[in-house]
Amino acid sequence: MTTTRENIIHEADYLVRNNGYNAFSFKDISYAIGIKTASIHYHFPTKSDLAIAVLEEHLSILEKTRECYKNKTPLENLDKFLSIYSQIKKENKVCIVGSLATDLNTVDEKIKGKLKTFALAFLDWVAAFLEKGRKEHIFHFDCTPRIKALLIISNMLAILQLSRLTGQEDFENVKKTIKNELLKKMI
Amino acid sequence: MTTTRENIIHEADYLVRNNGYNAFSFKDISYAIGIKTASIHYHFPTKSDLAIAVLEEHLSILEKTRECYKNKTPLENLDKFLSIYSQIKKENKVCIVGSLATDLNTVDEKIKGKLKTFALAFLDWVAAFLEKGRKEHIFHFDCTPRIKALLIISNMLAILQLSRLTGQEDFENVKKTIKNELLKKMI
DNA sequence: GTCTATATTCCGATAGAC
DNA sequence: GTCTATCGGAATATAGAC
Repeated sequence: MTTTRENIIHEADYLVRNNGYNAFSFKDISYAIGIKTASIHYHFPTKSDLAIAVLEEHLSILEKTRECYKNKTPLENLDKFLSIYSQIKKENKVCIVGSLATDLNTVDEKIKGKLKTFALAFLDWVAAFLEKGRKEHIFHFDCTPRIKALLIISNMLAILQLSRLTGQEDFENVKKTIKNELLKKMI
Repeated sequence: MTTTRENIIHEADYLVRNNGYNAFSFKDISYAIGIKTASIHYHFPTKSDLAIAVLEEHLSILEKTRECYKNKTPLENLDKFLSIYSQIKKENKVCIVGSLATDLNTVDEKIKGKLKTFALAFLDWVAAFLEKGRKEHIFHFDCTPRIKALLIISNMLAILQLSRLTGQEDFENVKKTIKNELLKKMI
């Protein structure tokens, strides 16, 4: 069973990542789930409150993923990481960080703070499995795990957006290349 | 001498890359350059017309850069490429592609087309000097020039956004790592 | 919890004077 | 080319009935 509150959050997440924070309205949600805009305000007094709930949902899913994958191999973690973006691509959306980061100067400080928390938690996860993978001689890279994590996160975040302009097949090619480079031994 | 038309385009570009397309208004421009909103409509009948003028300005600058750098070395081209993002970072903005790509589903087809034209022209430039650099044994990479170009463009595009959340110093570190990896011989 | 009704503000755009 | 004045619409948000 999904509650009205959960439906609103789910629809808001869809709209933020499809249209952007400043382009979606309470009316859009109203149409989508069959509820009046005044009723949305009962659950979320302001639009900022709704955005924060969306970000907390993303944080919750991330923490579940980290917990679920903490005893799995670095390669399984990498495949999970890449599959997250494949799923977003399949739905023709962009990721929550990419969507909100471009609107950063127009949102209130609480949203900014939550987004920062999410971005850092995500970065921690990726940096951690990259480091573990290198220690086990599965992954190979020459910089710090943090920088390597930033490099592959920025690749995936941006190719979601770029491949809508340059060609859809670029997404798959970039994804494959990232994995190959990470696994490639440099003699 | 700068005309009113040029002032409007310049301010619109600033606002799009600072606040996003759907967050900026004719009133913002009005305040900034001291002209009434009705006068802006004289130069640009609709908001879409203004966005297209902004994109054509970016295209014009790109073509001038390509022309100016076509006889320079691949390394000089790479440094120019990286310096473009450093300048954007210095001004705490994001690039035009990153800004408009997240709003892509909310803008009209003409804007979409112009943005696609710009993204492909930019990609061509980067892929071309990467390929030339590899032929001259200055750059080293294992994929096609197009994919390598997409990889480093997506790195720079996204680190502009990400480093506002994860830490400003991440921008410089990522930039250095990209250059190092490109110049690094793999024996 | 959800509704109707409304307040308030802001937006893009146009008409017409100067 | 720039102005004043204004239109029509849409946005977030609130009050109060049910």
